[in-house]
Amino acid sequence: MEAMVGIYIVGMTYTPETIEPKWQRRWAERRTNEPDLDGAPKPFYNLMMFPYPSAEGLHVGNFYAFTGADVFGRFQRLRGYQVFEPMGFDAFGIHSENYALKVGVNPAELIPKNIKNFTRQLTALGGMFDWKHTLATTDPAYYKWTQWIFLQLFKAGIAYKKKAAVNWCPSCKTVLANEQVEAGVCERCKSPVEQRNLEQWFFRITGYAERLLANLDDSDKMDWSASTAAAQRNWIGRSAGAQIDFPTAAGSAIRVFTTRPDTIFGATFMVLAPEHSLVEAVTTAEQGAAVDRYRRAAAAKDVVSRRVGDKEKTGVFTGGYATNPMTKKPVPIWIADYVLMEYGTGAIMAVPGHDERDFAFATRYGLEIVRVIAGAEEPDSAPLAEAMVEIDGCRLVNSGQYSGQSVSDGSKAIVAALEAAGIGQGMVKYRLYDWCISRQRYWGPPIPIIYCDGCGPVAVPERDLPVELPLIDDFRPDDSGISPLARHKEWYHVGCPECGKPARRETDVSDTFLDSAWYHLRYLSTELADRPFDSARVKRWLPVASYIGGNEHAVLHLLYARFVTMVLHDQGLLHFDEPYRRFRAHGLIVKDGAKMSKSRGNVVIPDEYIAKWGADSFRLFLMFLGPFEEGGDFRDAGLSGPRRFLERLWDLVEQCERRTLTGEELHRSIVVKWHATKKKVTGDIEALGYNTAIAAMMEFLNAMRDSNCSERSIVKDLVIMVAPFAPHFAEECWERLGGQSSVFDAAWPTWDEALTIDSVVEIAVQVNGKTRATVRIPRGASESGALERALRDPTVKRFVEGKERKKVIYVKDRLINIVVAG
RNA sequence: GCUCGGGUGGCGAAACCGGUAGACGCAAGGGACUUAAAAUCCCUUGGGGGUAACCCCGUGAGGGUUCGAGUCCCUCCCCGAGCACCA
Repeated sequence: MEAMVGIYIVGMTYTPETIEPKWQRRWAERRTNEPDLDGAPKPFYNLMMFPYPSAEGLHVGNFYAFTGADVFGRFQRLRGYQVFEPMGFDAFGIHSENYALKVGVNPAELIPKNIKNFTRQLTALGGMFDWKHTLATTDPAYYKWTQWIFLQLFKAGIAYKKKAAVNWCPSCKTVLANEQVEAGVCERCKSPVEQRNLEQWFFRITGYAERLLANLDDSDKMDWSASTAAAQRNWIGRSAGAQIDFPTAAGSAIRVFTTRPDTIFGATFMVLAPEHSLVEAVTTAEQGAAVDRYRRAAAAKDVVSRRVGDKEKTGVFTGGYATNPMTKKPVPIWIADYVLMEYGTGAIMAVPGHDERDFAFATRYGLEIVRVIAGAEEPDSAPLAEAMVEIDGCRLVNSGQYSGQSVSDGSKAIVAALEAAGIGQGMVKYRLYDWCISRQRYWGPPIPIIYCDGCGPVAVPERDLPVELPLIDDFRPDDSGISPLARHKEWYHVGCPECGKPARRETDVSDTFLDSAWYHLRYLSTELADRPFDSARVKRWLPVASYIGGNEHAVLHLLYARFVTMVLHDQGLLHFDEPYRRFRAHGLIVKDGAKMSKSRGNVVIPDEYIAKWGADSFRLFLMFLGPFEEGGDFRDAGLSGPRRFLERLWDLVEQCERRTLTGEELHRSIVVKWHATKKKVTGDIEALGYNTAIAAMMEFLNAMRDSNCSERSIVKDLVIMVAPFAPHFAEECWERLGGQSSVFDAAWPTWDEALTIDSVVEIAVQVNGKTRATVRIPRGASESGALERALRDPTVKRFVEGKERKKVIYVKDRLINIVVAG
């Protein structure tokens, strides 16, 4: 018999380099991954964040995210769902444009090449993608409908135009995105960046703030990673307070927003944002020059450094005074750039005693600081060495009739008094800004608006969509400060759709986040040219059942997609108002503890790993690295483990193919372990606990080998369970085991709950809480039985003998703890 | 500063509701096979002590609750991510 061992059968080795292309070909030929969008009885929409097709190709971080999402999709498919798993390309935007500028080639020429390369990589990965329904946001057939969506918002009054500050590089003569500004200078030419006020298009997302917030708590609509939901709550930034008018000698009152109306008696001065419209009215002749100088300096700063929080506070006295409506005292009016025009009313009542920023400002300029809040044991006029911001257990002091009240009572009473006097009211404000969608750039969908001197801004009629982005040679921004599209005269000049007179096109293009705010709708209907999305398909497939993506998009993309969905819902176009039923944020793959980036030179390209180990081993390896929702450090050292696992499973398939096992005794231990493994793997995958699911399968495979078992039905089910992780491998094994169609048409294994637990358990025996031994007893044994068995153990005996037994704690099937004296 | 994660062997990590800490994998060491190596297979592997049976210590630090704490409570330190003058 010994001669049998070590026989090597030619052609039976696991060779991913031949198996993987074979199955990728078959999947395409058999249309394995193209569900019937119009008739699927159990549809499951499995979405992942589409990539921006860079020239470098996909890196390991992308592969990690896609694999994790794909595993879940394949799992759902095996559980009997028809899974729609589309993939597309987010190809517009500043990254493409900057790269194109650098190499001097129009992005329209570069993008198709990049997409081709991405498609090759994604195919090699073995994703369950429905390539029949792919899309690229740069395709006119796609952005036609992006423009259509803009028009829906325009018609609903949600899109509007206003002046807003942008970063302007005077040397490059172009608008910069915030991330292109580094420490106040242009990242390309290093010249100081300034602000410019341009007319831009906005979406009134602030009108949806309350709803965007409320839905986050509605578990019927949203089952999201807590971290993502928290980021959104943060970003929306609801704060409750009051709006209060402070009369001025100049006539018009200054309206402020505060979250602490209870501290109004401590408001000893006021601060306006430098851009505030009342600055001129309140400024006196003597202060005029200083105020002007300060306002000009503030305007010269770039948008980013204006907002940096830790810099020293500066400001200028306007010479004017307002009256504190509670103390009736005059309070000086200052301007300072720590007050932002964009938030609240652009003006504050400064309470230096109880606000850190106001305290710093007052200290620097010698302004009065009054205590109006004191702690329980604190005297009313204890000096303030710093701003005192505590609220709990504090009371109002030096606040007239309100002194002595708690912060919350005082707050309510003061707001009521202000409301009664008609000079204030309780109010809620949000940190959330309206979404600026204008980009003074080339590489984006043109905003479909035409300006007519007679009719004003007119929507491009739907029949004229798309407004195609012209292919122009010089897409470089120039001195004019407006989009390069304005130079393309035959495109720029157009007849007014309403009156026919000469008119001009909007030259701004829209933000890429608008492209990605609705792509999940388009995937379903990519072959339909006459509508953005087919409503019957929308009804069948949406909202998205599972969306997996990175938390770097926690606020922008995910919030904008929710907002656009709400608007379309309100227009009666969608039957739901939240697009993603379940969202899970995956972790980040880093390299040597740092984010992968080209500048660091630590980007890992997956192609070589797939070539060396095979996509299946690589997928398994990535998923085994650690918890999927936490990410991890990429280290290629561990790749051999998953590969070995596949080879051993391959051998097991091989064994049950060759041997006809009749009457092989299935040990009870294997049966129990098998049922427990099926249960664990199922539960773990459901919760995205991929690493532990894989560990459980490895452990079970080890058990099979140890007990020399290769029971065919078990091996078949094990192959099904590794299929989500190693799809090509599983297909090949399935075929060898006699499977006729795809392994993904098989059914996910089920288990017998009663067989997941053994009839004999090993319990810990503790003496005074320290484990001294373990004993095997029947499951569900009584305390007396367990104790009797435990006391027979020699080690336990030594620790309890001659001592008074005070107490016995028995946790059934777990442990028994004997507490003794001394 | 705020919010959310996290800190467990040489490394990646596991541990249900408070109940045998370190599953699974990597690396390392030893052995088998081989002329040899690779591959494969078997064994060992948290630290310390002991000839051994065994014993002590151990989950970032310090306290606490408990028969029992990686897990709960308090105080603090460190790392990562995001937001950041939001009135």
